[in-house]
Amino acid sequence: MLNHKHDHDACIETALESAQKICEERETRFTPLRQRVLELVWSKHEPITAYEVLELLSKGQKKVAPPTVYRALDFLIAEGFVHRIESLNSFVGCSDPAHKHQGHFMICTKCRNVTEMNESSLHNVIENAAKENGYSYENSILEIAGVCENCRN
Amino acid sequence: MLNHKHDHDACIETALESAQKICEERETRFTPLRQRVLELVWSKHEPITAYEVLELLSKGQKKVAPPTVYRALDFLIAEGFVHRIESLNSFVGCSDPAHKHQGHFMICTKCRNVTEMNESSLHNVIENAAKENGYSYENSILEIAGVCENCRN
DNA sequence: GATGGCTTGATATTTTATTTCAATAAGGGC
DNA sequence: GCCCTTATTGAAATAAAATATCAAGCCATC
Ligand SMILES: [Zn+2]
Ligand SMILES: [Zn+2]
Ligand SMILES: [Zn+2]
Ligand SMILES: [Zn+2]
Repeated sequence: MLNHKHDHDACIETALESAQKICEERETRFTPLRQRVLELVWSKHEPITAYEVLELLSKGQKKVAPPTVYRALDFLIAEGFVHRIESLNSFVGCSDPAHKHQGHFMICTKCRNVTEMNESSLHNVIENAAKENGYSYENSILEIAGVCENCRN
Repeated sequence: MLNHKHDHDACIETALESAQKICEERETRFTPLRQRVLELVWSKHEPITAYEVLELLSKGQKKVAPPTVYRALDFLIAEGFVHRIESLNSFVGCSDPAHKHQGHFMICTKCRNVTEMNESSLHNVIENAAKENGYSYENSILEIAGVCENCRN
């Protein structure tokens, strides 16, 4: 469940439009398949698995095979429109695709809803921690499990 | 590759001994199978997959099936002797099994060696971040990718 | 309308993990 | 000791997640 009721169709549309725009700027190809997969990822507001996408994608139209979905997801992740949630083998739309970043998430263990954190603060802490341990920083995943405000009430 | 050359056999032995001791305190059963799996996890100083453990375990002695390995790993993780590295689908021995905690790791993208971070500092920051976002805190995974000191030289 | 690069289709396979039920081993009360 | 209960391991099958490989289609440019 979402923290706030909202017009999720509009939510999806916004995500598709900004992806469209970004691809034009970058001159990468936002093909119908990739659009459709992004739409399906956004269709649930919680993380979705590749095989769930596959099933939705195959509904009605011609069936597709796993590589089709994984390739589309690879593209969307590379462009920063989608993040992968490692601890759930699932995918989720990025709330801020204009700025490339790693996904830092909180995951509700009750409703499975995820919240992407604005990394501003944490990012520096994490990057410093890496350096203090002698590592150069490339990227990071942070997945915090807990119970969201909604589910605690 | 390890950051420091060290007597890794002693390293394994220490891990086994402290696991043994902790199990006695907790009155949990550190069976020969679980001992052997822990030993195998420690046998590489980098993360090892369940199926690599399976293969090593089956070497010489009678063959075992995947659930045997996964169940042993589940136990070792529950007791805090082993952590799972989500981004690698792999497992690694915990450097501080006496104190229960989530694994926070740096992973070298060159040599695959991992370093477990003492969470003291980061843990609080992460827990606070969760609370600021309205989540109660249960646990977290942090996996930082970068290049270790050794590999940069 | 041929060429070359990217994208998708199609098939098969690999890798990772779980379900289910049976057999065995350990611990507790008598 | 023996019976009973529970935890652990064995065994077979299957599920879930991801990738490898090669062929076909699309599209821009020459
Ligand atoms: Zn994002
Ligand atoms: Zn919730
Ligand atoms: Zn640890
Ligand atoms: Zn390294």
